[in-house]
Amino acid sequence: MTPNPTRRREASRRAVLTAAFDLVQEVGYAKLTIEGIAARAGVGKQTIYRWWPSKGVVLFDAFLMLSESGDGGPVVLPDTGDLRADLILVLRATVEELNDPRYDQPMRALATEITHDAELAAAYREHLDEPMREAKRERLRSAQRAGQLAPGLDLDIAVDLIWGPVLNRWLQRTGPLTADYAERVVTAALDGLRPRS
Amino acid sequence: MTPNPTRRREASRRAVLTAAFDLVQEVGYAKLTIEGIAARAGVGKQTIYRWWPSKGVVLFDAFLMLSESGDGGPVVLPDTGDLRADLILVLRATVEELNDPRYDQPMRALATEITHDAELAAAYREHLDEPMREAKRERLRSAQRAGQLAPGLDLDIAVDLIWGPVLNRWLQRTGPLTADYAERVVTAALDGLRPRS
Amino acid sequence: MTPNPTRRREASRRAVLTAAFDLVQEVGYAKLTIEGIAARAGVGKQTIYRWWPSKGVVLFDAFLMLSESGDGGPVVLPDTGDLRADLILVLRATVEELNDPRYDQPMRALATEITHDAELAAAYREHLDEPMREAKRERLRSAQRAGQLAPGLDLDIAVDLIWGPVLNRWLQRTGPLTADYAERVVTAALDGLRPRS
Amino acid sequence: MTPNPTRRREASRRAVLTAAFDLVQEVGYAKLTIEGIAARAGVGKQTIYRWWPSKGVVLFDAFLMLSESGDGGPVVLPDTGDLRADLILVLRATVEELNDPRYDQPMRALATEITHDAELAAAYREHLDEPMREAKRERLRSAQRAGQLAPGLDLDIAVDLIWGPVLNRWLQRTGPLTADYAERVVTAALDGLRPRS
DNA sequence: TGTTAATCGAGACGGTACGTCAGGTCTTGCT
DNA sequence: AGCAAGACCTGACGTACCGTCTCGATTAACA
Repeated sequence: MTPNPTRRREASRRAVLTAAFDLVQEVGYAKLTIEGIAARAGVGKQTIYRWWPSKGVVLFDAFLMLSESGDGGPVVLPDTGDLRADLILVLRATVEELNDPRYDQPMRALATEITHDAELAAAYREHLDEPMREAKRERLRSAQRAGQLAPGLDLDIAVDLIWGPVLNRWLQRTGPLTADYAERVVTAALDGLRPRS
Repeated sequence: MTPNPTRRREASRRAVLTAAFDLVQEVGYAKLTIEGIAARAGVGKQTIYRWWPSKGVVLFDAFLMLSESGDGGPVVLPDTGDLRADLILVLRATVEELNDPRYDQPMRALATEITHDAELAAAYREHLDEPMREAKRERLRSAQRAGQLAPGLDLDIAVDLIWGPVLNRWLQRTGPLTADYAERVVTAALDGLRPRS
Repeated sequence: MTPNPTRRREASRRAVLTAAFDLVQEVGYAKLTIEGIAARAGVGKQTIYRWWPSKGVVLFDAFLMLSESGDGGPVVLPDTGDLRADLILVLRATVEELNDPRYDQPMRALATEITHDAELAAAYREHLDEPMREAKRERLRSAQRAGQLAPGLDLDIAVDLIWGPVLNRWLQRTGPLTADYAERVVTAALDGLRPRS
Repeated sequence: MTPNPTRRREASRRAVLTAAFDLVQEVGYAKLTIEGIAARAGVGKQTIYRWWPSKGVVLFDAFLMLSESGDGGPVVLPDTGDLRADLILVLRATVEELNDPRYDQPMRALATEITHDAELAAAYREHLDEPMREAKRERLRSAQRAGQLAPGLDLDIAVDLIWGPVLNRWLQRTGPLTADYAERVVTAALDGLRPRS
C-alpha cells in the first residue's frame, strides 16, 4: 500500500519538485496541472501520485527543498543593537522577495493551499514558518533583554504585529507593498497608536 | 456581442449568486464548479457565461449581493468614547464571523480569488473593503480628535496594524483565532512594543 | 441520463464509425483505442462514450453502416439453376473477401467481439447475419423445389454445413483458405461423405 | 540475453500457467492481465516476461500443460464399427465441453488469440490441433477401409465438414449448441445435401 | 562445500489508455 | 432576445497495466 521509500528514485523526486516550482511561476497556480509537472519533469504521472497526495503538497515540498538547500543551520536575523533599523532591514528584504516575480506566483500558490488545507498548514507552520518565526522571536527577545521592548510583551503577538500587516497587504492586495510601507509599519508597531506622554 | 442588460432576468441572477454562495460553503472552493452552480440554480450554463467572466467574479457578486441586502447606509463602528473597548468589541465580532462555518469557506474562497486576480482585488477594495475601512478610519479619526491617538498618525497604517494580524492569522492559520488573541493585538497595537516611559 | 438522440450530431457519428473501421484495419484490433478513434475522427472522447457502450459496439455499428450503405433491398444470391456452380461462385467471393487485407482485420475484430459478448452476438445475428443467411436459405429452398436437395432437409443445417468449414478455417487458421478449398467443401457437402449407390 | 532454461524454476512455471487458466475463467479474457497472473501465481512480473513473449502464449502453454497431463499416448477415437454412432458420441462430448463454463472462457480466449496471431496459430495446430485431427482422420480412414466412406474422399475436408459447423456455431454464437444440433450435422455430412436416389 | 552467477519476489519507473468530470462554445426550441 | 437544456471538443483527472529496470534474497551448478 504505502510505497517503500528506500526504493525511491531521488532524481525523479528532485525533477518533480523543480518542475512544479518552475511551472507555477510560468503558468500560475490555476493552470498548474499534475500532467504538466510530470511532463516537464520527464516522469510518469503515477510517480507523482505514488509519493504525493495532492498538488499542494508537491508545491509545499518544492519550497521545503529550496529552504533546505541553505546551510541547514538555524536562521538568524541581524542584530546591530538598533532594533528599529534591523527590523526595517529585514522587512524591506521580505517586501522585495514578495515583489519578486520569481517568487510571487509560487508563494501565492502556497499561501492559497494553506488557506484551504489545514493539514498542509500545520506542516507549513512546523517546517517553514516556525524556524523563521523563532529567529524573529529571538531578535525581539534580544531587544527585550536590552530594555528596548516592554518586559511582559508576548513575542508572538509582537511578531504578528510587525509582519501581519505586510503579509496581509501582499496577499489581499489592499495597497502597494513598498519599502516605505514596511518602515511605517515598524515605526507604528514599536511606538503604538496612542500618543507617547 | 455584449448582451443587453435590460433583458436580463433578475430571478436567474439571484439564483446563481445564492447557489454559488451556498455551494462553496458545502463543497469547498476547490470543488465549486460552474456546472454545479448552474444545476443548483436551475439555470443554463450559458446564462452564467453570458453575465460573468469567471467563477471568482460570480462569488464576488454573491458577496456584493449579501452586503447590499443591508440598509444601504454607510457602515458605522460603535463609538462609546472608550477606543480600546470599542475596538475589542468589533474585532471580537470579526473573529466570530471568521470562525463561523457558514462564512469561513466562502470568505476563504473570495480571499483566494483576490490573491490571484488583481482586477478582482481592485473591485473588492472599491466595493467591499473600502466602505468598511472608511468606517474603521472614522472611528480612529474620532479617537484622534479626542487625543487618544497620536496626532500625526497615518490612519491606514493604524487600521492595518489592528486588523492585519487577525486576518493573517485566519488566512494563514498561524495559530488559533480567538477573542483573546484579538484583545492582545488591540492592546499591543495601541501601546506599542517599546516600553512606555 | 440517457442522452437525447434528436440532438445527436450525425457528422460525428459517421466520423467515429469510419475512423474505427479504418483504424482497426491499420493497427489491428489489439491496438485499437477509443482515444485513437476519437482523435482520428476529430471528436471528443466523451462523444464516443455518450453514444456507445464499448469499443466492440462501435466496430459493430461501423459494419452496420457499411452494410446499410447498400441499396437497402434484401440480399439475393445468384440462381442459374446450377446449384453447385452458384454455391462455388458465392463461396469463392466470400473467400476472396476474407483474404482481402482491407476486410481481414476488421472482420476478425468483429468476430472476436462476438465470441466474447453474447449481447453483441445477438445484434450481429439480427442485423448482419440473418439477412445474409436468409438469402442463403432462399437459394437452397429454390434448389430444394427443383428437386436438387433432399426434401426433408433442415436448411439451417445445410447453410452451416457449407459455410461453417470455410469460416472456421479462416478464423482458426487451420489451413490455407483457397478457392479450391471452397469448391471441395461444396462438393463434399452436396454429395455427403458416404459413398453414393 | 536468452535465459538459461536449466535454471528455470518449475514451480513458478506451473503456478503461472495454473493462475492464467484459472483467472481467464474467472474474469474473462478482456480483463486478464500479466499483473493479475503474476499476483495470483505469487510470482514477479519479470518471471513471466522472461519466459513468455505474450499473454496469448502463456494461455497457450496453460492448455498445453493440461493436455500433457494426460497419458501422453496418441489420442484414439472410439471405433465400434458404427461410424455415425461413434461420431455422434464424440461430437456430443465436444459440445458438452464447449458448453462447460470451466472451459468456455479459456477456450474462447485461446481461439481469439489464434484468430489474431498467426504464429501462435501455427503452434496450436502443431501441438494441440494436429494430434486430435489425426485421431479424427484415423477414425474416418478406418470407416473408409470398411467401405462406409467414399473411396477418394479427402479426409481433411471430411473432418472440417463434421467439426467446422459445430465450432463455428460455438464461436460465432449463431445458435444454441446442443447435442441434437451435433447429431443433425453428422447426419447431413454423411448423407450429403443432395437427395440419395 | 563453499563460490558465484542466474533466477527469483517485489515493486518503482516512464508510459499509454482508460473512463469521468468540467470547461467554455454552440445549437435547439420554448417563453 | 433571453433562457434551460444539453451536445460538442478539449483537456485534466486519478487509476490500471504495460514492459523495463533495479534491488536484495534465494538457489543451483561449478570449483
